Amino acid sequence: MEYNFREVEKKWQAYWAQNKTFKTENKSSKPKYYVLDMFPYPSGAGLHVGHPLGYIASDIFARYKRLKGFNVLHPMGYDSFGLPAEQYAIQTGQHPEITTKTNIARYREQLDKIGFSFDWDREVRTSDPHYYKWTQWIFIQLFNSWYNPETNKAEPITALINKFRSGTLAIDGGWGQVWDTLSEKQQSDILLNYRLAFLSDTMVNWCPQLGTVLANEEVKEGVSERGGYPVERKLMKQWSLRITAYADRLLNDLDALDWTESIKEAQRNWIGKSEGTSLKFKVQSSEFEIEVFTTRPDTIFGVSFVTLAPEHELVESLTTPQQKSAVDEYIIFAKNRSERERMADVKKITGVFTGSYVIHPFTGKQVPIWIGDYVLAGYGTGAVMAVPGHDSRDYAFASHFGIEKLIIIKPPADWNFEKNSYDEKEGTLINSDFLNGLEVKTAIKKIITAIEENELGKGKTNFRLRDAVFGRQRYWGEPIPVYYENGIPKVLNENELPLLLPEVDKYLPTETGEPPLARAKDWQYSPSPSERGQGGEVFPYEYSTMPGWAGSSWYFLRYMDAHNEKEFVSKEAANYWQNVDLYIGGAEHATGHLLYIRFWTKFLNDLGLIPVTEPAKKLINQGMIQGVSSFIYRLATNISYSGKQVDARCLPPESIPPIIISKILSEKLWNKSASFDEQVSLDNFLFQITKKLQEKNPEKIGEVKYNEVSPSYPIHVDVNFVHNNILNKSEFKEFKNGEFKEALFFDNENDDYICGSEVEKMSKSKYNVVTPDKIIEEQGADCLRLYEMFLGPLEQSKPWSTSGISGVSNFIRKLWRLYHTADWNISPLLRRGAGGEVISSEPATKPELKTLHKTIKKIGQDIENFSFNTSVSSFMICVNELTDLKCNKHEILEPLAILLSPYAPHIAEELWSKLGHTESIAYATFPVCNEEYLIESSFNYPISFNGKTRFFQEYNRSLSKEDVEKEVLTLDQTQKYLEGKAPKKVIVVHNKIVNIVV
RNA sequence: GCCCAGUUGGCGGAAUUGGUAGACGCGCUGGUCUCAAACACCAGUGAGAAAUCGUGCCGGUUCGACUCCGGCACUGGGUACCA
Repeated sequence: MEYNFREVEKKWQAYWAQNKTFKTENKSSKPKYYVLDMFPYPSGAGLHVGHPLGYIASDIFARYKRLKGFNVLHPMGYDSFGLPAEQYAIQTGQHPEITTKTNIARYREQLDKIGFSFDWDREVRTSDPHYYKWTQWIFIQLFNSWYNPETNKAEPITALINKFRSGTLAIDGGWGQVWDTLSEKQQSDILLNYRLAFLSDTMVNWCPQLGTVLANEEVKEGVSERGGYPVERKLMKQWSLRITAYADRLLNDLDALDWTESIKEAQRNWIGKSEGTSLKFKVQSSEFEIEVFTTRPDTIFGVSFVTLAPEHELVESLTTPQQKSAVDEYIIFAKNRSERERMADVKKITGVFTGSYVIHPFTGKQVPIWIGDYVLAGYGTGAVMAVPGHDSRDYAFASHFGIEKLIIIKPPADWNFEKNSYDEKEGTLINSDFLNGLEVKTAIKKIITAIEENELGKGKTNFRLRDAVFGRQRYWGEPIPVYYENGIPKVLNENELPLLLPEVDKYLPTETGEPPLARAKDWQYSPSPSERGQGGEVFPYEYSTMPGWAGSSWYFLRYMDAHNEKEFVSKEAANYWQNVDLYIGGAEHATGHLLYIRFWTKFLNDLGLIPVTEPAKKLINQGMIQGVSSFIYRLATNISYSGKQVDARCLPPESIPPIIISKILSEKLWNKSASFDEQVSLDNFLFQITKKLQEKNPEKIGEVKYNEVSPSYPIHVDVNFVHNNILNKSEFKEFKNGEFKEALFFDNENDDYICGSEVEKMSKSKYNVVTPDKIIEEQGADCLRLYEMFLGPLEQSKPWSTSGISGVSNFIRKLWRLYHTADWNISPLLRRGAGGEVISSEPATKPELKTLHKTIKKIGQDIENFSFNTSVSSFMICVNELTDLKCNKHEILEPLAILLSPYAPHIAEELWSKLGHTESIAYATFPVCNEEYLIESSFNYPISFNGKTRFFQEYNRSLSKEDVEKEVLTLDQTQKYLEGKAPKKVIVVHNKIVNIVV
């Protein structure tokens, strides 16, 4: 009987669902283990083969941990707020909720087919009011908190008010003990400077096409991450989260995490801590001072100018009348220069002189003040002391405007200052007064002392990290639970949550440019008499919604207690599950999601709501599975058509069909240096085309010529029409609503059209998305699981290819046969499909036990090390060996089924039941390796000495660890033993020479 | 530019972390079976006639290097005027 995966997989999936095999309780005598996947955004394209990669890995681990006796939490949910559903709503008018529900249903169906061991009773959806109620609740906690630098944690804002009231803390600007005399508006404005969720005028990344602001993390190379639209800088009143308060803790706590070094590095760079000094320069004949931030105070004697950011507050005051028009012009220029333009021409140096000077604090010399947009307003103090000799940016600026360059550190002898500044942080100082002769490091210490003594500034730390913009001018997100009373932002009470997303007639901004929520009827707060006493009053709600990352910043906590209506997570559940033991997801979230989720975790911990300060102990990043796009090459021809030369692309499709040429031909057309032979064949080819077209349309077509400039262009073609790079022409006719129905193919090889191919990110627009459905349908879920693992190391990106899947498919068949064949003596040909279901109860032989225990050891190690790819190999070896040994013994096959169950759960369950078990294999215990079976009897082992390799017999010996340590020979000893004598016996344990008998 | 990761047969990738490089799978070649094909099974498969040579390139440490050290090249990812 051959293995019928369709029947078996269906059967067990139904069994698991019915029996709630993977339901997890919040109490257990077993130790807990939390395995979490980054939950998906349910997109319209469905789950593609890349998604399950991480899910399969985490499922293997979760199942393994269950077999190892852990109480495992392994949940799944959906990050269901987001842009694509809203974009779809704008185009079609369909409510994003409907789109989202449909997509989720499709995702669920696909996930179920793969046989994951998720506890679906704990499913969360970020767009579900039962969930976002608590996202809003956390926002309120953030609003009601401030960061106390003394205790170094978040505290209730009331504690701050008390400090202001009692005068223990001076209100900014040193107003003294006047808190209660201030108006409510004044108090609110002051508190906004402290709240962890706050409203402020911020420079934001505004994306006009999307009609919303974006976080820095959502902007890639000056365009939006989603959609790729240009992004510009704009000043807007915005909700932000004060993540910068946590910068130091986010940085320091990285060290203790078991995350990959590359993710930790990315976060370190993103936080960008830099230690330096603030330093004040007095402006000549004026009251003003310019404060700069520098990490190189040692270069103070090399300062030849000071540069301000165009947005710097002193720009106007410092500009002399003579320079005013030039400066004004420059400020306008800088403002209109969008972020993208600035990125595109980073090398372009722009700036203007203010006309004013500062006094150098140590030399007393005049130093000119310039404005330049290479200085960023948002970083440091928005002003720098320019040292053109030792900073490449200052160097470029000084060179461009002909400003003096001072050399104050001795560079290497061959250094050419005509070309480059000397930026290295090493060397001896020269021309630097009291710093002369000192090394850079010593000089830094000495100058900081001098600066502090003279009260010119002090040591200071800066972070690159910015506060996180939290408002989005979008519909499909969590409403921010805020209303405005006389312009003062106020949050809702807990019992007024959730603030439900209102219905709107359109998902676009209003005509006046307000966010879509402004379209909602009665989008205003009317407090019940119990809340506010009077009643009858109404206050407008906030129009913006939360960003996509809000709901995903705490979801790991909700899984612990998914149905709790009273709390976001109960104390008991949070104390029991602590944090995620293993988190698996893509590395692309390094500076976005993974930073925010750490921030919220720390905040919730500060409030004493959860016991942990980090969301995940261990993080594994699965690699991306790329798609292989296929291309056809369309000829951009000039055809004389009714006597006129026209580009074929401009002609109506019914008169000139698309001409598709081979890749080779396309490359030849582009290649200007084509040889004479090739030219001849090209002319011949064009002649053929002309002929063929004329056959179809004799009176209209004249001569066909190819476009010299761009002879052909590639078009993505749906990979489903392509097999082994050969295009299925009849299927292709339906592509893009029949645009290519009449296409003519010219391929000088034969009738098959060979497509070009390229590895790219899997995406709907590239027509290269491969879903797992087809493989599950044709080969089964276990095959997909094993194959995805077999593809290569989990963390490595790799293009999707099914070329090797037959190996895995064969393995599954061989495995099935192992449990079903009675007579080993019949020919292999007959054995296929023969035999009953006979498992022998005979005791296993030594070689059989060796094969089994070797596999137990290997699989255990592999899972612990996340090298799932080599496990699949080990299973293959194991099954091959057992087949060779004709082993059908219960003693061997039972533990083998358990080993396999994390990888191929369906077939493992089926075999398990054939072995006479009535309970799911999920309740079995992972077998233990007995090392005694693994010891080799003897084999040849080479020892190279004096350039010669000789082979010696290795003799088996059972040695304890202590024995090995005692007997391991040093190199000298080995040499001595071998000198001139042939050893009789060399004893090797685990490839280490432990003894030599001469 | 800076940071991180990587480079092993025709292909995906192994190598117990310094000890027989190429496990396992794909592909390919030959064979068995078949009227034939497919499936399955058996054998072979880094290069070379051989000695030998082979883990991106150059050099070093070592009895011994894919593995460790120094330099370079290329590929992929992240980031960018952060003072």
